[in-house]
Amino acid sequence: MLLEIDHHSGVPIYRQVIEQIRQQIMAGQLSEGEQLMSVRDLAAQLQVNPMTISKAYALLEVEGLVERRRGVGLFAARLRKDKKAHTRARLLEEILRKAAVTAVQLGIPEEKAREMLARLYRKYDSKTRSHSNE
Amino acid sequence: MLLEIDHHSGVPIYRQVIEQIRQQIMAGQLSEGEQLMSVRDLAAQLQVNPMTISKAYALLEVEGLVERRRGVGLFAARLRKDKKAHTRARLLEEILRKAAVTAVQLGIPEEKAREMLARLYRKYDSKTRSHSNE
DNA sequence: TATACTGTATTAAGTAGCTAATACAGTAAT
DNA sequence: ATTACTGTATTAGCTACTTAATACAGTATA
Repeated sequence: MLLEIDHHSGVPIYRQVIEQIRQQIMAGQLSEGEQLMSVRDLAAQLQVNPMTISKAYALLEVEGLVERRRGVGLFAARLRKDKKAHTRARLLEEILRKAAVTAVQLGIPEEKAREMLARLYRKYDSKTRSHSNE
Repeated sequence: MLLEIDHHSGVPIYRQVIEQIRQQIMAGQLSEGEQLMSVRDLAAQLQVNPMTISKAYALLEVEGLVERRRGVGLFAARLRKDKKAHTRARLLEEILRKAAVTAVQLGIPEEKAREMLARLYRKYDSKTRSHSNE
């Protein structure tokens, strides 16, 4: 498990941890039931206080993505496939909702909004496939 | 000019002011060149410190939506129509970009993302037209 | 110049959120 | 029981942000 923290991004550390682990789970890079790094080990690797990691783990558990077992460790939750798809859809929907509200408020037609989304999607999709455009 | 502030939303007052005035300008409810309420009058109406309003006005000027003239007042900027369209598009694009990144990261296909956006757009569009669904 | 409006720079106080230090609590194996 | 790991509750400090108080500065008009 590899994580990178940008201390100058303004995004809180615990959120960066959450986002990266969430993505690794949703993308299948972390197998279900697999044990994650301990709070202290990850804290040491990231040069950060253990409580910061603990906080991230706690919120990931609320999301249903991991299970914490005190004294044992932290494990990627065993999600059924449909649950996984559902979670993915929910994450995307949160953001698309904001976009839809904005588009309607600004009077931008649906067709135009869809075209913009399509263009941006292809842009980032190709970046991802070519695999290292930080 | 009618503004409403929700003191319990967690959204800073000056941001609520910015968003509402921006929307009124973009939606054409404020004519170009029209004078807006003075810092002190609006502050009194909203029961808020004048500097809070001044801060909102200052940021709106940075966006190019208004012009401040010390000693005279604040005026809705005279935007060319294409500039207006451009500004609108930029506002929406900021949000759609985040959505596109998320969709790609989660492996959600473009077609599905577009459908979700379309569904949400129609939902809020109809709410807006029917006009009062808080 | 006097007045009565405009907006604003500076400063300080309050608040919320993030991070860290410490001490504590659960589990497993010896 | 001891050891060596797990995670965690509490507390406190720090920082960034928001808001406000005050005093100041520009403009128009009489």
